[in-house]
Amino acid sequence: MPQTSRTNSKKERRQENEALILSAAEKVFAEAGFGGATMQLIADVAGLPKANLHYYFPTKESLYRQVVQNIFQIWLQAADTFDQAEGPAEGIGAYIDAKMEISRRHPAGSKVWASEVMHRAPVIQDYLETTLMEWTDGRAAIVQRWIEEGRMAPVNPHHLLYMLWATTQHYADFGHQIETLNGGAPLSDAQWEEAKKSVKDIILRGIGVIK
Amino acid sequence: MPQTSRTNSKKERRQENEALILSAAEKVFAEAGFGGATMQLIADVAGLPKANLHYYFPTKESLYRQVVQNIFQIWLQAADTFDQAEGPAEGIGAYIDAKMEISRRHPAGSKVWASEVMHRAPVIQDYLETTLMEWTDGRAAIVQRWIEEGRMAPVNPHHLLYMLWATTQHYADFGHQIETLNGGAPLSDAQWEEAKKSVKDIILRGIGVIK
DNA sequence: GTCTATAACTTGATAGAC
DNA sequence: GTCTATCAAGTTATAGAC
Repeated sequence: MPQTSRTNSKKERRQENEALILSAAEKVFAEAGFGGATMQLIADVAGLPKANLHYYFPTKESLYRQVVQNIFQIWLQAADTFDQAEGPAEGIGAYIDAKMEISRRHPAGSKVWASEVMHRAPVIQDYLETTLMEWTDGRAAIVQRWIEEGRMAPVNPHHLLYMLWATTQHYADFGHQIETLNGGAPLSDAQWEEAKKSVKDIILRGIGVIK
Repeated sequence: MPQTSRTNSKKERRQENEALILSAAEKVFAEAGFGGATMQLIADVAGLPKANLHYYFPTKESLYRQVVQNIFQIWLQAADTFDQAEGPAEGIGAYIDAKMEISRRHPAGSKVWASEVMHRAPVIQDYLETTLMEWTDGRAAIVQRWIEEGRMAPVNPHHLLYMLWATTQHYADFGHQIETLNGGAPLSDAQWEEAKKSVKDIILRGIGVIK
């Protein structure tokens, strides 16, 4: 069945090229912003002719939208650690670890998200209003329950979540500033561990689950 | 002396127009990013013909640079609260208050700075390496002294500073996200107070200066 | 100092050969 | 499916009248 075989081959080729383009686009959008990024530069980074980008993604905005959606999915998965925990020390501690790891492994994605939100979320406002809102309210309810059970200090759950996002994503979004203040060198393995430990220590002590 | 008088008048006019342009530019750069902002839009917001912008600021980049420098100065002034304090509870508490107030009053400036740093600080890298580095090391030394005097928990001073920046600036940079999660309404006066209190409670308890 | 008109350039997107 | 050549639109910046 040559046709089926060729179809599969085409699908694979398509997936490979799409992944290649998405990876290049994430990098370029992160470094230049949506307005500053050019399809030509994304094509160069991906190693493809510019016209091919338009073959896979009809417009610059459709490509950008896919990049933002991918990041959002990665963050949602980090929430699993939150849900499966038996208590605040384990749940929030693991969530910080997971978010810090994402900041280290996907700094470009975090920056694209930050840029999108800073510009009033022109492309993903619907996600903020639906998926993110539900996620946030759900996790705030878990925190509230822990508080009522006397397992952590009575803090405002929403502001705690904002602090978790702000602190962990700062290591991706402001990574260049941190790197500069670190003498121009990226954080080493040991320094990343120190960062994780510092964030967890202050926050977990701040919500009264460690002494 | 008509010439002197006219010169003063010109100076005043110049200062007024420059301030007008800078204010409009801050807003537009914050909402669209450097690449997405256009001189035409800045001119429209300022209520001036586009050519006048080029009369006061020769290039788009020179205008942008001035906007970023202004923000940096505002933040440096917030450091005074840090220095004049007698101990960590007062110093860090007042610093959080000051930074939160700036996030509320100058959200556009904070966003421009965030965007600049995220894009690897192409315009103000020299400030990061000199002024900001010196400021950071100086404040880290103060924190270190407080720790050695047993007045606060032994946390990494740099990571504490990063947390202070991240948490306070989050309310400006991600203000749109917070507003959306708040049901689409900006934080009220009471909610801003709640935010300040939440941040201070968790961090001050986290560094062991309140119970 | 101000403003209109335009030059010089870059960009996103597409047509059409292969 | 791929790629070269090119268009149409929009941008920064400036020339030159007032």
